[in-house]
Amino acid sequence: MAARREAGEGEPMLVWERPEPPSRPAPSPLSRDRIVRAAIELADADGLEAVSLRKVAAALDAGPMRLYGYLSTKEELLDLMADAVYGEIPPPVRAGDDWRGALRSLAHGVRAAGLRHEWLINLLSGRPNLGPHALAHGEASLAALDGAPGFDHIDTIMLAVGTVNVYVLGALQRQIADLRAARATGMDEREWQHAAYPYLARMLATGRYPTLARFVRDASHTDADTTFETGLDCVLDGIAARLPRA
Amino acid sequence: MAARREAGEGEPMLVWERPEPPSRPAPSPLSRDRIVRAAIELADADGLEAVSLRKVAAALDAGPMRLYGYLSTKEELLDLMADAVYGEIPPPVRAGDDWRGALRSLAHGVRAAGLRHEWLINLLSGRPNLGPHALAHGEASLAALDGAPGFDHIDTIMLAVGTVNVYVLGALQRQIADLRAARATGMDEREWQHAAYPYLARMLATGRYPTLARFVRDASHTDADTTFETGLDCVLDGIAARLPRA
DNA sequence: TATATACTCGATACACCGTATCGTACCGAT
DNA sequence: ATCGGTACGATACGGTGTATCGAGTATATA
Repeated sequence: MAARREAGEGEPMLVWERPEPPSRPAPSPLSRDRIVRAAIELADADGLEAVSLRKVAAALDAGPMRLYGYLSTKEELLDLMADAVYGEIPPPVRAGDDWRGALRSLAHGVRAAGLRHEWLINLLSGRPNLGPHALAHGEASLAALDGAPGFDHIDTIMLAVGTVNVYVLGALQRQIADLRAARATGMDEREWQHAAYPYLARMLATGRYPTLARFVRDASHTDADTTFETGLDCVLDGIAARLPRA
Repeated sequence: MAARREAGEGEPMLVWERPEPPSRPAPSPLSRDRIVRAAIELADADGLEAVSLRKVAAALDAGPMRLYGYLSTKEELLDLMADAVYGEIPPPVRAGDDWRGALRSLAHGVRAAGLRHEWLINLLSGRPNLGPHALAHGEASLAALDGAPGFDHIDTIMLAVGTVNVYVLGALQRQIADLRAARATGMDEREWQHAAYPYLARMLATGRYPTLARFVRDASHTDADTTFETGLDCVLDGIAARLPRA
């Protein structure tokens, strides 16, 4: 937009016709927060692969290298994005003796965040996140179970929280994979309906996967939410079975 | 290696001193399998981000564009890599009435493959894999539980297999994240020991995470294998609780 | 006030990526 | 022997993350 003259072209640009007093064209505070927010907006809109330092910088009216004053690497930006999402998750709490409710709220909080920002699951496959918000979430998770009836030993709490977290992570991964496939259906119907579905039908029709074919035909395809809930109940039941007799 | 003359430099290369009769310097069969194997070797050695079409092609003594005769896109290569790993997993089987054993073998098979090829978990976050080997594995998984005592309804089997799979996926994701962090410790001690550990200690010392600090201090840090096993038992117990009275 | 110095910033550049394009060199048919 | 089709791969393009370093500002000194 700024009709900036290309440098090094034609006559040597005279000093007083500089396009802008470049002293500080727009102070443009810029901060890690603003950068991370811009990156998250980009990722939410166009996926994680659309997050490039150049695009983020452009969204903030800055040059790419400007960001390196606030970040040392792109990985750091990704870590900050993940931690920012952890900051969105309401801390799980326990009401009275309801440890199941506590673990449920933990699970639902993480799941909701993961569905709100589908790229999160891809970031969690990297190194573990130890940002302040992630730590705070971990703190709240443990605290919510601390002292609950039956959870006398620390290891019991670790097992419960760990297993639920692991289940949520896996469920997110699976649902989002399916979701992306379904999205491809909706937006690019040709690709899925003309490629994947007939492909699957053809594969199943070969007779090499008889059990699979029967299951695809006969299973009651419940929606993702209740599938998640049922699996979560499974895990909670398993945890309950490990508790000392109530 | 072929001391090929740079073209367009110096005198015009005379026709009869062409470096090679380029009719077919080395027939170099090349096949999807060979390409996928090379890519997997690269990924195993240097991580998924080291897999570029250029490097894979170079490993096969070919130019980058050569691969496009066998692949339509890099994503396709990644899909093939994932499916190849599924092909390594021994199909889960059931001995007699031991449905727990069947689910255990399913879990261990997937986990072993995921640990053998740490990049696999990053690929599974994408769209669902429907390659022939993946389908065969799904077939075997369902068949292993089909007709087991208590698993009368198809939905019960789906729940069991689905939940176990989801648990394994999540556990893999977590363990590999930790593993990568630990690896950074070993190979690049400076980075972890001088950065992450003091960082964590500092964070815990702030007093903002009292429960977390206590747990980190007091918990018995069991190794990854038994942690996995314990969580898996949890899940299996939960499944058992959903079965009709034996 | 004039000048020297430190420092910050961002334009430029580099190596690498995935892949579209298309001249060319081959093969088979006429 | 000539021609037509085909397939290959060198070249090129637009993108990426980030190292480098010259220019321009602000500060300290004479």
